[in-house]
Amino acid sequence: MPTFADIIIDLNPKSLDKTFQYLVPDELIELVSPGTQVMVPFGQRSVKGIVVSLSDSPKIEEEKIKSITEVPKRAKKIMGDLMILSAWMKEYYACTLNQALRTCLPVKEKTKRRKEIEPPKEAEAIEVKGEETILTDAQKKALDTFLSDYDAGIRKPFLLYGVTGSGKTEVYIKMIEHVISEGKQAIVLIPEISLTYQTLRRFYARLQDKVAVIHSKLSKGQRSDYFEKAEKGEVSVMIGPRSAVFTPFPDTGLIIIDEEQETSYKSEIVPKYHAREVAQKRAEITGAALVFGSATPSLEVYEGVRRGKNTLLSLPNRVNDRAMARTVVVDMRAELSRGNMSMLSKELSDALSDTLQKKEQAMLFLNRRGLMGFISCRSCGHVIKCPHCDVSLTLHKDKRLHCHYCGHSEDNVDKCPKCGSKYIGSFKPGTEKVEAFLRKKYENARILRMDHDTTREKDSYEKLLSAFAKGEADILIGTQMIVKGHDFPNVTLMGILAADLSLNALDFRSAERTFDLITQAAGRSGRGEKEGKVIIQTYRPDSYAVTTAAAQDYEAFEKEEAAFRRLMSYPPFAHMLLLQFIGNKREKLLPAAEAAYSLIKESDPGLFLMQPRDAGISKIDDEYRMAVTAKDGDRLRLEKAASLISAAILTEKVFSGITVFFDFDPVRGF
DNA sequence: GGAAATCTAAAT
DNA sequence: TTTAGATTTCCC
Repeated sequence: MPTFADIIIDLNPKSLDKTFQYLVPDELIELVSPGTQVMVPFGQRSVKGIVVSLSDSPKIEEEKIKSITEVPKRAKKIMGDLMILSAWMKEYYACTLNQALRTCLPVKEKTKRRKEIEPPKEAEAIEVKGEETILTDAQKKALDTFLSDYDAGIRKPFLLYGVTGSGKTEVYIKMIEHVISEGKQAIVLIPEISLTYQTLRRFYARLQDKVAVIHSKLSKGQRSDYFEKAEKGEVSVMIGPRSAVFTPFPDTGLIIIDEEQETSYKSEIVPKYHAREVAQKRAEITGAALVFGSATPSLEVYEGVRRGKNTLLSLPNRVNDRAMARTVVVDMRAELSRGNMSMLSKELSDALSDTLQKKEQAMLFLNRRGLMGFISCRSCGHVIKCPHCDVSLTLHKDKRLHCHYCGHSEDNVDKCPKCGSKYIGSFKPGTEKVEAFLRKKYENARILRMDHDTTREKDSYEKLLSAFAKGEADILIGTQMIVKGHDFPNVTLMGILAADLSLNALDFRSAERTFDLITQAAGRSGRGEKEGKVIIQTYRPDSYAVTTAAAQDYEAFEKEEAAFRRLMSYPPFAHMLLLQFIGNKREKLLPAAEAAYSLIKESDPGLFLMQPRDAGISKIDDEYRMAVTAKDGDRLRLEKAASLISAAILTEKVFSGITVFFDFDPVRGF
């Protein structure tokens, strides 16, 4: 009896989101099963495809069915649990099955070898090993809870919640050791590799050649080599960014997501998955344990704890009992009224002089994120906001202020509507300006600047950091890239120049991001023997993101933020679906967006749905962009809306020439 | 995604 | 009526 294979063609359009049937030739029958990558004739040419199922009867006229031409020599195969995961992703993120499968199966390509992070030399490893620590009581308790649940087969996700320096890594390693001692494997997701070199060394030292690390400097080919090693069982622990969640281990026993609140876990390309959600699903499929780690947990994970869906493991203190740095909040409005128009408050410039004199180091962090033309008053700190949403309005080319969430717009202002000051406008300071200012003011200080512009060159990132670590500079100025994870023992002063800038970003997560950034920045100061100081300059000293971060009080922040999210029905208290419409003909875009709006409205009249609006950036690369947003507590309802539109795209011709993207629970505006 | 088939309009 | 250009339809 002939064998037929249902195959997903490796091409992207939605119209190909269905299987095509091919005959499996006798000589390939041993090689072909669900998950196998094969070559098939399609139209005029030969394309890759993935077998999703086998059958013994033809579904169309048999004469039309062609044969699989070959199974490539080093063909990839998608393992069972990843096939299930792909099918889930297709529904959950409203992408095509091919897009989901591709995400699980990084393409092998021939590229030049790139830099690898070498495991430490033996001597170094031993030295690190001598670090081998006795667990603190808190660490022991966290580990014991994990182990007893794990051994009992309880598979509720854990949140390992601990301040920086509380020893999360040590707990991770013990968890991993336990899981791999049972012959299973572990995946550790980290936000970005360069941030955690010290942590990596500890993983290498303790787990040695069982570990493989994927990082941004690796080519896709190398990454795929590592995946191969994982599949063959040559390594048991994979450390890497969000894509490492798809590591094809034969028996995944543990998935850890470190710094789970990081937005880099959300993919910005289709399918726009969140590694946290994918990890959770994969753990569910494979029976693996799941651990989220954070010093400032996302509202999503913390709310999970509150609802009893996640188990809290707490590390409340630093391992060495070193105190957190002392924080000072400086009200920049008061500085202005005192006649200080510069970027540095008196407090900060005094502290800088003091630090320089003591031959200690300082870092200055300028938070530039979200600086997209919001309007704020330099006298009273007032920011022009949408009356219907808690987001700031943005100045558009039409000289009006617009809301990106509900479409509201109003006239621009030339004086502050609150205090009448004329010092109101869009606010765009830069690191370069700060650097020039400092060079003038502190002539003898050695200054390094680290931002997008100074790190473009290869290795410049590492060079700048190591120069600063070696004490070759007194002051390091930079954007968010300087605040995460680095450990410079001689830094005793951190100046946060404009703490609230990210509060004015275009989305509802801005307070969370601000709190996280201030907390992380504060954690850079006073990591050595000497006491650290943190100066937080702000125009909004009363905003809860600033006050709670200054007090280093996560719980207080979370309480306020959760109240706001609940009130506004934002995640985690509701889900959002952003429908993005992109096309090169402006006049075709609005009808498409309107058609989608009506279709959804018709099929689910009760769903909260916003009218079509221009995207925040309404044209990129000659493509016009519009958006429709839906919001609901029940994610399934949003998935249904998405699949309704997916189907309509194929049949309704208003959508021809228009690309539609789906983004669930977006992390940034569109 | 790309070739082939079909439709559309405006130039002869 | 022809024909280039634009759009839609297939592809197992």
